Amino acid sequence: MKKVVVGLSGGVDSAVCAARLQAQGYAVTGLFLQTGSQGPERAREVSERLRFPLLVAEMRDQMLANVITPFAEAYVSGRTPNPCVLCNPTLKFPALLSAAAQIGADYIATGHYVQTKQTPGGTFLQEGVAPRDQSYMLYRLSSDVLAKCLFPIGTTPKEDIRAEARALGLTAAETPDSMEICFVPDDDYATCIEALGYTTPVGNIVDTEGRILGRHRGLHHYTLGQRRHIGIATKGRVFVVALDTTRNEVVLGDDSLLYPPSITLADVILAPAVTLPLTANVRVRHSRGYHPALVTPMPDNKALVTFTSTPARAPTPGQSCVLYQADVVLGGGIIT
RNA sequence: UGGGGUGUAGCCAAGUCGGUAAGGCACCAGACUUUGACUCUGGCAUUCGUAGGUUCGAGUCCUGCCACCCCAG
Repeated sequence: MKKVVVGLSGGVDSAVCAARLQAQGYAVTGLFLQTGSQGPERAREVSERLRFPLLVAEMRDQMLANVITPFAEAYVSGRTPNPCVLCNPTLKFPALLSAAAQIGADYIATGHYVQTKQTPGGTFLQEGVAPRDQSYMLYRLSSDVLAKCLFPIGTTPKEDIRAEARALGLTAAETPDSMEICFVPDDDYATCIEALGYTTPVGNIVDTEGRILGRHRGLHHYTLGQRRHIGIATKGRVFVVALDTTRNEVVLGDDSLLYPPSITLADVILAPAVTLPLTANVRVRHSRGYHPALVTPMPDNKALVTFTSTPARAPTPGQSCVLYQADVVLGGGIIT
């Protein structure tokens, strides 16, 4: 019997993921990662209901070091980080793999909405069912890791997953979708950052001509493309078009200023046998569309992404740019 | 203290020959969401500097006052 370690959050997706694997004949062991204040109670309910063992891994220190601190540091240096992209390859999946190694399991699994595609050259990440596809969050997983991953719910619509959970009598069936960053309470990331001792000084809000329009509360409160909660009344709609870290200014301007013809990526990773240059559809935000682009290599593991038709709106330093051909992930990098 | 102009919600600003307060921004709530991102939906002046007058009815007409702005050899 094949063994699998399932990342169990206590929510619907991971619960159904475990149930499906059991039904397929796998010997399931659950692993709850204690990354924040949320305890393993819900995960335990699931494991007891489905009758498989549950391991609990204390991850709070690692979470702080690998995810939360970089998150805060990115914000105070004027970038807009994407913690999930970082958490998956540096914390969550390694933890699953080490648990698997410990108990001699061949596979790990999570309730992400993605798929993998085996090829002679290696394992590729593939999109899950729209609109919940989470491949944007997992693009930094290596082929070696993906080769051990099972994503049993990746192609099933969310409604079906919920229905299945109900049929199994799982209380997790009604768990609301997680929509916020897991370690940020009350959806208030700025306060969270400040609670960690990070902050940025107040400064001027200016227009593109440098005219002072008002004061900002610290650069970490703003992101590119933002319109609301700026507190400046103007003739028409204006957006944050730049965060000037050297002058400590938030620059406001027209939406048309948010579409650069090309962007630079750092820390580029590529799927097996993929080489630059290449053409791809790129995503610069989780819930946005695809933009055709030419991706060319640059020194120091960087790449230049040149949009070939409609440029993406507000590609933001710190966010990821993920490269797709059809529904297969070819790689990606961090926007600089 | 001479002449001219302006005064409508936090900001900008429509308001025709008087007929019973557009719109935009900001803000708030909700949907959506990795993001206090974008987007979308809804809310937001019984009241028009102020005191009177004319009128069935005034932000719109008349008068006084107040405030601010501009030009004043």
